[in-house]
Amino acid sequence: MPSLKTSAPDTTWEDVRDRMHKRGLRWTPQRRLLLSVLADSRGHVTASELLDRCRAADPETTPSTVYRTLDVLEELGLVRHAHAADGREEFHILPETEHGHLTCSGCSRTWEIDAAEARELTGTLARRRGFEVDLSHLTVVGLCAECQAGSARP
Amino acid sequence: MPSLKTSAPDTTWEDVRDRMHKRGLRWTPQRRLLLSVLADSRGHVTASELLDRCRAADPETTPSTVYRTLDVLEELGLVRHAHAADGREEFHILPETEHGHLTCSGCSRTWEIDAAEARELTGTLARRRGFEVDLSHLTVVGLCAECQAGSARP
DNA sequence: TTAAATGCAAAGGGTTTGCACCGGA
DNA sequence: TCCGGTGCAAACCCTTTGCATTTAA
Repeated sequence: MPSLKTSAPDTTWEDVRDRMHKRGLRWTPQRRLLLSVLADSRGHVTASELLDRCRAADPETTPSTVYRTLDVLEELGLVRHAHAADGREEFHILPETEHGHLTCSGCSRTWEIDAAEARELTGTLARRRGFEVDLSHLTVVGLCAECQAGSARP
Repeated sequence: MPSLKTSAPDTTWEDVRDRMHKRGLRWTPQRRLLLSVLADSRGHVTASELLDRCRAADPETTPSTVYRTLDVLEELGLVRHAHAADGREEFHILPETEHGHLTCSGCSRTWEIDAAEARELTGTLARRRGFEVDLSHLTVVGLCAECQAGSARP
């Protein structure tokens, strides 16, 4: 039986259902479907990708339900959103190690920036400005080593 | 007579017009208008803000012309775009010191990250990954010192 | 029973496109 | 003259909203 993530702060479907119940929210087939799609989506996905995947599983899926459910899940702290290099909304599935993204504007590949690496980046901002960076919302754009070398294009 | 920026790599309207001519592009009233709007817009503005400002000056202004002209100007290297914290396109007017942005998700205020400050951020990625960060495209989201202290809200 | 959630359909916003016409060079 | 640019209108994509209906609890 799938869990949102098998790691540490272990969150199963039942946990989610219970959390919802505690808040007076309801456990519906549509929400169960979205959750299972999320469980199969490691990393980050855009809202419309999630919509597509839900439709693949159940063609009856409607956009409003997906978007509204994503809002609910974000309030519950089960997902977080950021903005990809092209500005579109992108969801991170939690619990997941918080990380940022690196996107190459040449080849469009992306890499993750983990907390350790990010500390070096964001430490400055923390020290100098007392600014606490939301790593999971961070997308850094630029040119990767390969694209600098060759003259690769998208 | 306004210039795009009064500083070092001095770019005047005439320069722009000549650059366009050299590329077989044309100097039109609409382009002149957008350029003058840009000249009055220090820092960064979204495309639709620019459209609004053009309309304020000339109600006849059409979206397609503005968007197409922005593309042209970006190709010419006169503006660059990034994505703001909400994911919308945001243009930087050049020549301008390259900088990134810091946005507080609590109070929505923004600050600039200049090249010097950014060096510590981007140096790490350069050294470890050979990744060349596009600073002008960088938006960092998080909580400012004040919002961490109080519990300020948007 | 009853408030929450859904589905639909429509609106919304920002941006892009196709095409006939206009007008710089 | 001629090709680039414009304006218009419509299309687009993703997302949000209002409202009547369904449904989990």
